[in-house]
Amino acid sequence: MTLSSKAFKSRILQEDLYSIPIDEFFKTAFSVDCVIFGYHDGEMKILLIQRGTEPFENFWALPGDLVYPYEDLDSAASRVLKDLTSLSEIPIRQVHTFGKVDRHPLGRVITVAYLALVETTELKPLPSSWAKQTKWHSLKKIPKLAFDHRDILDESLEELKMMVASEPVWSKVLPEKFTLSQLQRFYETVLQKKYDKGNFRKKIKEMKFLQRLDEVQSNVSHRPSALYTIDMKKYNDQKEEGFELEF
Amino acid sequence: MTLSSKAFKSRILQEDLYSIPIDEFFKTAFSVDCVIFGYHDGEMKILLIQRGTEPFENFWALPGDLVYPYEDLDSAASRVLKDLTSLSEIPIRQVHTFGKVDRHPLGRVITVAYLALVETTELKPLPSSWAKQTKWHSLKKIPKLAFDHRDILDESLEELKMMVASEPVWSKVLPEKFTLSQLQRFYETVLQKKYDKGNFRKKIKEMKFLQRLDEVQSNVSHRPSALYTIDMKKYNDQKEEGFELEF
DNA sequence: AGGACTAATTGTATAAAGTACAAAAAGCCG
DNA sequence: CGGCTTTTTGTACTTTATACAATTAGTCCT
Repeated sequence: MTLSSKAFKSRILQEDLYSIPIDEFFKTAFSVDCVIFGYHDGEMKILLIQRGTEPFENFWALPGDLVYPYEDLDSAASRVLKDLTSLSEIPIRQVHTFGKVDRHPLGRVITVAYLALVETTELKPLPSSWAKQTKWHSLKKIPKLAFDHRDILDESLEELKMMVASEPVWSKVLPEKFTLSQLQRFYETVLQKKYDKGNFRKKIKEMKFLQRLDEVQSNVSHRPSALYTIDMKKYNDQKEEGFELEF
Repeated sequence: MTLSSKAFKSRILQEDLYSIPIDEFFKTAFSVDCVIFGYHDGEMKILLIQRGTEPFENFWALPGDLVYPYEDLDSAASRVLKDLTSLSEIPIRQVHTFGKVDRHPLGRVITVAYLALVETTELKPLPSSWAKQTKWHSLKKIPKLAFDHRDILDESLEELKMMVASEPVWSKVLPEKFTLSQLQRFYETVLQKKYDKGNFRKKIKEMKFLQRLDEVQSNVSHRPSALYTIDMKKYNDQKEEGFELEF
């Protein structure tokens, strides 16, 4: 920011047609909330924190934080994710911004929701005064959440369902080399739907970037499955032209 | 807001793990920007204002404004739309929030983009010091825009294309009673694609809420077309179960 | 009134995609 | 080696999509 706060305010606010005291505009706080989905072995979970302070003390809530003055929105979301899971390099996706005047009982807080999908990992204890604990919760049994976080969660889940049709979001939660059955299990978990094995394979063949390896599984007591990876070059090609499967 | 500004800040900011001066958090300004698409007769336009002040003086830009302290985000967007077009009761849709630190040269301004589709109407002169004029611009010839407004426009257009697959967004831009050819023209305009007449009809039959009337066009020098409307009851039914056509 | 003209509407034949289901293949295990 | 299990391929059938042609129903013109 190159101007003083005062100068900045007066420039920004010249657009104000009404006569609200200038300082009123700067009582709004700005946060990000992260919907962190954790996948492992056909189980979808979500990372929640238990609040240690009012309002909503002891309620479970989505992890989030204020956005720092010199921090991009996306960076803020990445930071929250990393603080909790120690994971970086995870793609995050903006979902929606929630800005109802009364969504926070103590004042005006506008929050931008982000979504990430990671492997359900061990969590390191959270060194924080404002959260008593963090925990993975099964998507099927979500407790009552603080604020409007339930709405945020629901909308994020819808977004995730849409994303799997056009992006290999599973690349971070499946092993580097995976089988098509693992992939199918992932889709069945996210979309809550069963698929025919043969037909599922036909469909995903449209993802040209699925690279079949010469390797197969070992130490399984049945016919071993071929292993696949993502061919990044082919993926980028196909992303350019845009693709979208129907599930 | 029930607490004083000072108390509010101290409560909100107890979540701050770092030690940034509290006031820094309240130098962020908050705006909405509206991408107002105007449709008429196979022509898609967009409403732009010409800025009358620095920064980007004389540049064309999306209409927008700061969000008032006691105003919901959605309401702010509706207000901007109404001030410019005198139209209310128009559905608006949040698209994305743009929050890069440097997107505004004078300071930190986070903006939430909204999209609306209206009939290209007469505009009343804009009584404002900060905008020299407002004008409909053809989508095919967009001037250089201020800030990151070009990105906002592009993303909104993508969103509009997705929306027409699952919502009768055209209900506000076609006459109350419309022909299927008018409807087809709308889709061809938005999606920039030609469709076969017969096949288009088969496809949109999946929208069960398209109600054929007994009326037909008159005063056309060819076979008159049947007129259709939206059966709101059937629409609500179908919306519940969710539907999505492929175009 | 009758034919020309135009776009609406319906239909049909073909190709492509989706679905259900079954047979064959390939490892491990006893 | 035969039994077990899951992978993998294939096939017959149904549904949907596409291209294109035939028919219909108004106005306009002579």
